[in-house]
Amino acid sequence: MTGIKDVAREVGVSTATVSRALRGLPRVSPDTRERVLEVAGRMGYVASPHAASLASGQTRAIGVVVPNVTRWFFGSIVHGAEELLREEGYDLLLYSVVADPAARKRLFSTHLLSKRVDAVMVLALRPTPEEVEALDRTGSPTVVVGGAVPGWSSVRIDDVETAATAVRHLVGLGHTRIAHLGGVPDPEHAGLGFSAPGDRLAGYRMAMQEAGLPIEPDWEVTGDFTALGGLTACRLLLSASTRPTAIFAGSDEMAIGAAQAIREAGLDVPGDISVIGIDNHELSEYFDLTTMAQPAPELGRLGARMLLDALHSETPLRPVETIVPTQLIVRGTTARVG
Amino acid sequence: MTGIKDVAREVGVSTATVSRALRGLPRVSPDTRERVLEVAGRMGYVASPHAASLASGQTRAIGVVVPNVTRWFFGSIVHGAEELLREEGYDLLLYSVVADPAARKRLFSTHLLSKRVDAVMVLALRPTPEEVEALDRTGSPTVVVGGAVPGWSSVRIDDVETAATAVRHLVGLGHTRIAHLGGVPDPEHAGLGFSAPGDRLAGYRMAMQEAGLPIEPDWEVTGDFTALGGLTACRLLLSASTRPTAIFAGSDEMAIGAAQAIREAGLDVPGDISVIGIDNHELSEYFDLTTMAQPAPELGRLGARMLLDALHSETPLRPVETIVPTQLIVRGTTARVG
DNA sequence: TTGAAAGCGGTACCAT
DNA sequence: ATGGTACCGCTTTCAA
Repeated sequence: MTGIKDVAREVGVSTATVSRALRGLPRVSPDTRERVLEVAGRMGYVASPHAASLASGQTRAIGVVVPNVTRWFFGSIVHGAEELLREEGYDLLLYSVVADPAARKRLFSTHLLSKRVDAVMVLALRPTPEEVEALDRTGSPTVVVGGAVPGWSSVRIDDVETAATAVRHLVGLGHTRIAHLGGVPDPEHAGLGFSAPGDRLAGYRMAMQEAGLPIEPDWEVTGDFTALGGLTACRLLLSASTRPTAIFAGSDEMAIGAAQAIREAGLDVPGDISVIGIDNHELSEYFDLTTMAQPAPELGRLGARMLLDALHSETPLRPVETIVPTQLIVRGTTARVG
Repeated sequence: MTGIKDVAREVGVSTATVSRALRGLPRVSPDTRERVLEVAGRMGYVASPHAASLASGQTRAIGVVVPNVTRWFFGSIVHGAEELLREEGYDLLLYSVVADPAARKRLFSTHLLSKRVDAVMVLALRPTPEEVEALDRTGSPTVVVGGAVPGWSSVRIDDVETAATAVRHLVGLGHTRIAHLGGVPDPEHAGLGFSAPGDRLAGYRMAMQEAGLPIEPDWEVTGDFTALGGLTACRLLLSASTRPTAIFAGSDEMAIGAAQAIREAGLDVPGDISVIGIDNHELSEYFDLTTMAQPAPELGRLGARMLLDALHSETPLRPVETIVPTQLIVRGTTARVG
């Protein structure tokens, strides 16, 4: 494996000069730089990231803590973040966080994360106060994507407002009997601490109140963010004494499940019941689902950008809460109340 | 940040002893080891992975090269691999490979990967001969999951046989007019080099021939592995002069799209046309889709296990091709031909 | 503009 | 069983 010394010897300069030349630092004559670049290229030299990390104190790696990459939302964020980070020459280390408290503690509180990455991106879940403190102590920039932590930067949609907009769309179509199919994370992730489900419920209630509409306890059901969960929950909803004429689901996958339950009951979507979701999931266009679109890959890119900015800044940046706008996409599952 | 010297000083031993004690090496008295462990724990000491890498030559990190984490299959493999690697104390570095040849070359052929990770897991895509050679030269163990490369270890299903089994299921139900909805990767990944689509097509043809059934060129259409692609392709299929009575789709998402196209045309699934897919995608149960299940997370775990075994072995292991069995799951989208 | 040399924080060999 | 110490491969003063 060719090292910096080999290149230095070949060019006839010191390793210091090679290092400077390769990293584009000043104080290298154009002529020298060119020769170094040429030789390094020819020899296929790439600096050892570990040696560089040790010497410089920078790892050029970002840790991404994710509940589950197989979920569309998380996978998309990771994808967006990876794209940007790769461009900027940063590595992405993936950490799946599991419900097991011991493993979780090991991840956050020991230096598992801190000595290995320059900054940390946490997806959706809410770290406990101890975890926040542990990460803060390391001094690494942190950002939450798809959630919020007091004192940390975050990139997310306004869950309350987005939910309210969805409900207002239904209200605008004349609906008065509107149910909420909310999300409770699946058992594997219960207790991980997500904030979106609660916020979306709050937005639902806010918009209902705003419109002077009644909130029936029977009309607040929960799925587990999956189509199957939405299906099951919606069956329950349809067996209630008075049926809603519209359903606001906290995610597209649940909305897809809800639509299925409705059809299964011999009813029409949107003829008998309108359905709206949140996400603009890959499959939503295909299902002709009305939804509140959130740009997941963009959230990932923005989060990564904030971390890089923080890393390149001389002074520590103040936490910034970036709210990314969502967009109502009207498709075929919502209609004026019959 | 507390270092090994701090611990050594506190315990009153040398850094060498601390290092040995912490890593569970022999030649440390039980008493000393206990004291070291106690102090290290109390001080919250964790060795710097970079310093350790530099000194030991091992990074304790695995690079995973993935086309796109947002696809169910890839996300699931990554998830499975991450789980196992984390348990074993290995980090997972995620590399999205894009179609851009320059970026791809940088990834494989420069030492971008090799100096940073101990081993490499490539998902589904087929590296070019130059890329294979470049990785081989580094001496890092490599494994392909969901594909195969001559001379490399791999973990995958038998795509030919799995496709044939799916077709045989249809044949067993009395179908004779069977179409294939094959996969051509979406434009973003065209040219990345996947082998599954071709193998599944071959399996389809093999089983058809075996059953003495005709292969109509019109009945071999391609989607792009998405529901929308399957929908579009299937519409085409239905407009052909003679309609098939069954469709074998190369992925569940395409199968879901196909089913939709069929219903859209006023036909019944499986009454008029049966549909079978491959994957057992998260949504398949929900869609009551008959499918050939492949255990994606398990593939990831197996791949990771092979890499770890190779790393822990004294002598280089011979390449092993692990074929994971698939399973026919009969649900509601296939039926005896009317 | 360039070079010499002292680290960075561990690991591993060789003594003891 | 333990300690001393030369590295690992690069970055970063400081001097020239």
